[in-house]
Amino acid sequence: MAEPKKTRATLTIYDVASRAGVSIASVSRVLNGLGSPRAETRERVMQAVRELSFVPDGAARALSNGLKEVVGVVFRRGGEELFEGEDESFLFIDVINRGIEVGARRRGFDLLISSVGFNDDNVAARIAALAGKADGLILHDRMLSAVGIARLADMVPIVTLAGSPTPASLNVRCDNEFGIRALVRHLVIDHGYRSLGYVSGRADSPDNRTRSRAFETEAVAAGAEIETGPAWQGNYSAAGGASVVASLLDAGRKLPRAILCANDQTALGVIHALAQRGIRVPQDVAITGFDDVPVARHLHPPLTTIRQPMQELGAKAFDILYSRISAGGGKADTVLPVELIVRESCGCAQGSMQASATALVATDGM
Amino acid sequence: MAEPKKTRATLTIYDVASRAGVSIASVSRVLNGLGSPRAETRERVMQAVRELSFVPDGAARALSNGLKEVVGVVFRRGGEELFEGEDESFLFIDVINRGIEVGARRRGFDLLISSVGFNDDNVAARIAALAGKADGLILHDRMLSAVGIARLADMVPIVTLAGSPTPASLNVRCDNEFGIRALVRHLVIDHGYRSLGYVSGRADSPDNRTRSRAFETEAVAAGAEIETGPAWQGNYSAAGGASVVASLLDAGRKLPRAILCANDQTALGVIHALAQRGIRVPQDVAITGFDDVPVARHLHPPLTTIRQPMQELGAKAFDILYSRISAGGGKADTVLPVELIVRESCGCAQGSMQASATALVATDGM
DNA sequence: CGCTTACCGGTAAGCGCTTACTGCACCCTA
DNA sequence: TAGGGTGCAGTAAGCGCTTACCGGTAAGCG
Repeated sequence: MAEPKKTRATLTIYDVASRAGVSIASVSRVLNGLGSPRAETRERVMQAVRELSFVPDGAARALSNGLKEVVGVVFRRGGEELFEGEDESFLFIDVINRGIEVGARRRGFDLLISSVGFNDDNVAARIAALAGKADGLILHDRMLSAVGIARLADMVPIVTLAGSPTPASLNVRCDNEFGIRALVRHLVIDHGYRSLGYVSGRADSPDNRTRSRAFETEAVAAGAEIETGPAWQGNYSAAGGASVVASLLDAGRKLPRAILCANDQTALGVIHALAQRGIRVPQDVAITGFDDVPVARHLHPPLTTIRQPMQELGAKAFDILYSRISAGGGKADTVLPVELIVRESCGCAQGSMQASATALVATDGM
Repeated sequence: MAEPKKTRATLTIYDVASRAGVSIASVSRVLNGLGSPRAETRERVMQAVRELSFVPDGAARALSNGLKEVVGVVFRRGGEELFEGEDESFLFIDVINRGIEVGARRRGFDLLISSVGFNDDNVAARIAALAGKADGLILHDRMLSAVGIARLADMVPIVTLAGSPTPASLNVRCDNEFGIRALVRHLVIDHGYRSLGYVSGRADSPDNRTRSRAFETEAVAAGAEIETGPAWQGNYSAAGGASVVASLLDAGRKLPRAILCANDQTALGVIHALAQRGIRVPQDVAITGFDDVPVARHLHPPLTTIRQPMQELGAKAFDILYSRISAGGGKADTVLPVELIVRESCGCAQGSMQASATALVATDGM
């Protein structure tokens, strides 16, 4: 049946049309399920498509109807050498991307990804090129300055993750305030700890700033004493967490009764450093994380942390972007609820306390 | 300077041209660095581009010069619940993709990714749609039947990973034979083990078939006795490895002195199952893996395995695809060298034996 | 000083597809 | 039987870009 004709010049709908004995318009209509072609016409077209194993060209399609059905996703890839367990941070991003993909697939979109190394140059140019190939962009944390975003947003809708909305771009993030509040309250009210510390993340991360601020506000509100200052500056990595503890201890400072960490990676490093000094968790110092990465439950002790709906975050980001692409609207700032996961590093006995709370979404409209 | 003109209708090179007072051809030439525009012309164009923050449309470009500068990548994503540590298999794929990206970036290509769940339907249609949006496709292991590949290859160049070349597609893989041979020789010759077993991977995986066959050949050649049969069928997962051991033991079979596993995941499950029965590794049974995933070195005992150059594999796959796209050539079957990583699960004492070998690439041309 | 040569820049023709518009049959109604 | 619908299919115009081709200007040469 199938011709042995090995087509090498690109196959177009003209080829399909002539083989089926119809016009290109009909081919297009059949392929897109538009209009109401006669059954026979439809059949002839499908037959020809099958015989030629024709696949319509995406670029031509995109050009013609102004929709590429592609979202660009930009994120950071580690490059430096990794602390043990650090690999997890990759996963983290991948889970979000997976969520984006899920959302995208529902609309027939695909993901055009581009990762950026910590010391890549001409990042803005790369992202711009990506923008040209996509209908919209989703930028992971700290990929582009506000100015850079503004410039690009003229051409393409942009959604940022865990950042903050700009006049030109939308943002999706998790409810950091609620997470920190839940953690602080659990430590202060449920456990009665009176002194708290917060090992922060990268100083330039919006997420970190929010968490840091929420920590101070909530701790004070709960009536606890807090330790702060540059000595508490981490960088989201396990190594960073470990070195904060090490330098604090080396400086002879007394640790607070409980330490909140900017993320689970940091907590991992903190617990490690503490163990090396013979300080017990949670008996001497209680520790909490943020993120609930997969290994969190396997640490010793299992880590009390905040679970963020990563995959949902990705999916939501796509949805927002999509609504911006198709309608032009889109909520400027979307906040997703997080959940307190109580394990043992806070001082709770195994399985004793099954606290679990969910934040209300601020305003979750269409 | 910048006009407050909030362009909403798509910006085109016509806009840039009129603002710069030149023709669209000049704009295009400047943007692509072709021809030899006068310095002044170039400057005016660049200025206009900057002021408008213009980004050329990828689809139009692609349509016009027949090159999208996009590679489609299709792979499997786990969906089932995971055994502890199983997450690693994600990483595995991501490392390869990362490699593809590195290669792609060198040529200004981006990655259009699409993951397929184990029970997604209309996979072929999805892949076809992807093909329409890309200049070529890279398919991870077992994504499409040979027929499906043949059909698509009519329209787009295809490179498969860890598969086997078909008349229509190219393939890139690691040197499984060498890896297995190195493992078998190390176990038989260096350690003197006389009986070997091989816990296989998914039956339909070309990689697995190759490894399995190599195992039998090499073991026999080395003069060892081998255990085979359906009882040794695993599926690349830790759970699969564990259940092979469990059923073997439950059936009262005596285990061989050394067991090779189809991959590290499997080895992880095997070691776990052995530990549960109180069988010591490597004193009672030596175990080896394949892949050298990051956790391999952290197992107890650290896993002797074969390291595959994952990232290179990805990069190579892209290069092959690229040469096919641009020139039409491309080596049908590319084999990358692997390396024996000796740790302790084979019976070597910590750091005692620093064996390390590298296979020669069969024929590594341009 | 006039003509050739070189060099830029502009005009216009597509790339493969979608879709508005138009044309043609055929069927229904009066 | 004639007029008006109705419904399908075809023609052609464009989507935003690249580039072959051509024309004009200025420099070089005899």
